[in-house]
Order: sequence, then structure tokens, then C-alpha cells
Amino acid sequence: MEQSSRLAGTVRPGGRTARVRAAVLEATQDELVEHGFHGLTMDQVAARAGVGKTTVYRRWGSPAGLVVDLMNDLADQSVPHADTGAVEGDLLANAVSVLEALHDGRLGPTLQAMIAAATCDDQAAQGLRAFYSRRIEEWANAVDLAVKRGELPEGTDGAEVIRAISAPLYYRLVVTREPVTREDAERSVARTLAAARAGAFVSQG
Amino acid sequence: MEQSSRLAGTVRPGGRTARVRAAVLEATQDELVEHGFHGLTMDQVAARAGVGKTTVYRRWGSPAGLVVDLMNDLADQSVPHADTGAVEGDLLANAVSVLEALHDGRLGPTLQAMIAAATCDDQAAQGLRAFYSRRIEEWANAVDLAVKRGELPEGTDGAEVIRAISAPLYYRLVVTREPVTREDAERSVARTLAAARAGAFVSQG
DNA sequence: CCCCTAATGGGACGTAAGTTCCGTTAAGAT
DNA sequence: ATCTTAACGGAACTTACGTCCCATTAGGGG
Repeated sequence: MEQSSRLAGTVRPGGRTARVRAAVLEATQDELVEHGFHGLTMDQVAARAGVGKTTVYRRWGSPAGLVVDLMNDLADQSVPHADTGAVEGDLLANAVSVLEALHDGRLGPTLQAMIAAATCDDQAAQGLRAFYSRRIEEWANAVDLAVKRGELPEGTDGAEVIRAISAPLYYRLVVTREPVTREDAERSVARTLAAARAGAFVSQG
Repeated sequence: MEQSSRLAGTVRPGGRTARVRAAVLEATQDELVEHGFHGLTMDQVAARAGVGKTTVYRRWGSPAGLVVDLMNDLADQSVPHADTGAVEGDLLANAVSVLEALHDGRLGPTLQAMIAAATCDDQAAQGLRAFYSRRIEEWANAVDLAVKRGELPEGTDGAEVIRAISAPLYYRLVVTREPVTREDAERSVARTLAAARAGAFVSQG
């Protein structure tokens, strides 16, 4: 996998350019942890990265641009899905990985920033959609295997099952802003699984 | 119900003060529709409302403060829940009302702004939590009645059922940023109901 | 190893958001 | 009706973000 869609377009991607990008993305993430997306300023990112602010404006254009690039960078780091051999275990592993990502001191704020950036920038929205659709696809395989094993009804939509697992967790995080606990993750798995076994995730119904 | 927690604290809430507030909240919502939360500026709100910007800064302090007050204003407008006599109809009515709110040209952007404001301001987060917990409570009654009628298992947690209905819709709206359709609403109801009938929403499990 | 130029960096500049000061207006009590 | 003062409004001021210009640095091809 290529390291970056943005760098790929440059004429001199090696050496200094790559170093600058690494420093800027690092600084961006640090700033997100401390001030969140709404407090992300090009100026401070440049200062923190030890880079001219002209460079940051030229290459990324806006705070949303920084987050988009950061998002692409994270998207390239593929996270392998679990395979415990039984749906319940796989889905719980999925829910827990979401939970841990949201609670991670560095990744959590970054994910929230990605969501915030997507609300005010089309490119960020597109990037976010791509980011999650890829993650969802990867985990959906586990559900498809479960269908083949006969654990779930024929025709069950794997991607939708994975979405259904995450939805309540993100809903609590972003919308009602309640704490998201492991119990929430377990409940989400149990409920989704109950619906799936009842055939509620079979494609056209 | 009092008209506003903020006005209640003022010494002269009548006449001009109330007129100013109405104009400012109106202008705030217009600006949110056009530019979203990230583009909400005190200056333009003041100009649009035909009010001194000093006044806007003094009474609301920040864009987040404007949204918080707008949120309180909306929270006071109680939305009665449906009662079709059968769970499925009530829950579908709930899902559709959420759907319509999100698609409404004025309320949709306002709700998104409330969410955005909550990500960068504690007071807004608290307000948002209160806003939704109240709406959830109101609709939870319909589920409780269904339990009494024997349509759902004893001990089913009504509030959690209502949350489960909304979660996938908001998830699509905010996180994956896919379009939210009536089919999504219907699927969400069907799946939640399947899980509820299987007892997945009974309190301790 | 040298050259060409892509890419970066510093600093000056313009603009707009946010703050402060003080005079003006009108709510509401007497 | 009159008076007190809460609340508003205009305008100057301060700061910080974003832009522009040009000098400097270092890839990477020859």
C-alpha cells in the first residue's frame, strides 16, 4: 500500500518533504488531543512541528485538510480483524476494538476530530466515509463466515451487522454524550446478535 | 413551563430584552442553516439580528453559548409522542419523527450544530444530554405501555429501546455520513423490535 | 559531483473576529 | 408622570488568523 495519496502527487516526495509531513501530522494529532478540532489552528501546528507556517498553508490549506491527510494516514494502517471461530466472540472483539479506539488517549480525540471535520468539509466527509466503509468491510467478513458456518440465517447482511454493533456506541459518544462502557459494548453485541438470529438482517427485509 | 432559563435570571426580562433574544436566536438558526456551526460568528449573528454585537457578546459569550440557548429554547417546545396502540406503529412513528427532524431544512442543521457545539463546549454537551434524555423519556412511555399490554417481555428497558431506534440513523448521519432514508428507519425499527421480542432489552441482560 | 528547481522559511501585510469604553435608551418601580 | 438603572448600541482599539513576496535550502537527475 502506498504511503500517502498526497505525497504520491508531489515531484520530490523523498527526504525533507516526507520529514515535514511526518512532523506536521504528529503535531496535528497532538493539537487535536489538547484542543480538539475547533481549536486546531494552522499557526500552532506549524510552530509545534517546527515548520514554516507558509508550508502548512500551502500543502494542507486548512485545518480540515490536515485532518483529511491524517485520516488517510491512519486508513493506510490496516487493523486486522479477529477470528475466534464463533460469531459472538468475533463481534465482541469488534465492539471492544471500537471501544478501545474511542477511549484511546490519542486515537479517541483524533476520531472525534475526523467526525467534526466531516461536518464542515466535503472532502473530509468523503474521507471519513471511505475510512469507515473499509473498516466495516473488513469486519463484515467475520459475519459472512458465520453465515457459512450456519450460525446466522442465509442472506444476512454482514456490513449492516457490523454497523449495528458500532451505532449505539457512537450514538452515546457523539449524540447523547453519555459515557461508553464495556457493558454498552456487550449489550450492543447481544442485541444485534438477537436481531440477526431472528433474520432481521437478511438483505431485502 | 418557563420560557427560558437564561431570561429568568435577568432583572428586566420583558419588552426589549425578550425581543432581542428572539431576534438573536432567529438569526442564529438562520446562520446555522447557511454556514453550519463552524461558520457561526457573533458578528454576523448580531448584524443579521439588527442588534449591537456588544450585546451578543455580553449575553451569550460565544457561538457555543448561542447554540446552548437555542437548544434550551427548542427543549421547551415539547413534542408529543404518538400512540397508535401497537408497539410497531409507535416505534415507527418515533423513527419517522427523527428522520423528519434530521431532514428538516431548519431543524436538521440546528441539530447538527448542537452536536458540533457539544464536542467543544461542556455546557453545550450537558445541554445536549438533557435535550435528548427528555425526548427519550417521553417516547419510552410508549414502550412501557407495550410491555403492560404484553407485546414485549416483562422488564424491557423502554429508554434503551428508543435509543436503539435512533442510534443507526444518527450513526449514518454523523459518523459514516451516508444518506438516511425511510428504509433505514423501517429497518431500524424491525431490528430493534426483533431484539426486544427476544428479550435482549430486559434490564440486567 | 554539479546544477536546476521543487519545496521550504521568514517576515511584512491586510482583514476580520473579539474586547473595551462610554454614551443612550427604555423597563419597571414608585 | 417621573426617576432609577438595567440593558443596549456605536465606535475605536487589540489581537490573531490567513496571505503574499521573495530569499534560502536541499532533492534527485545528469
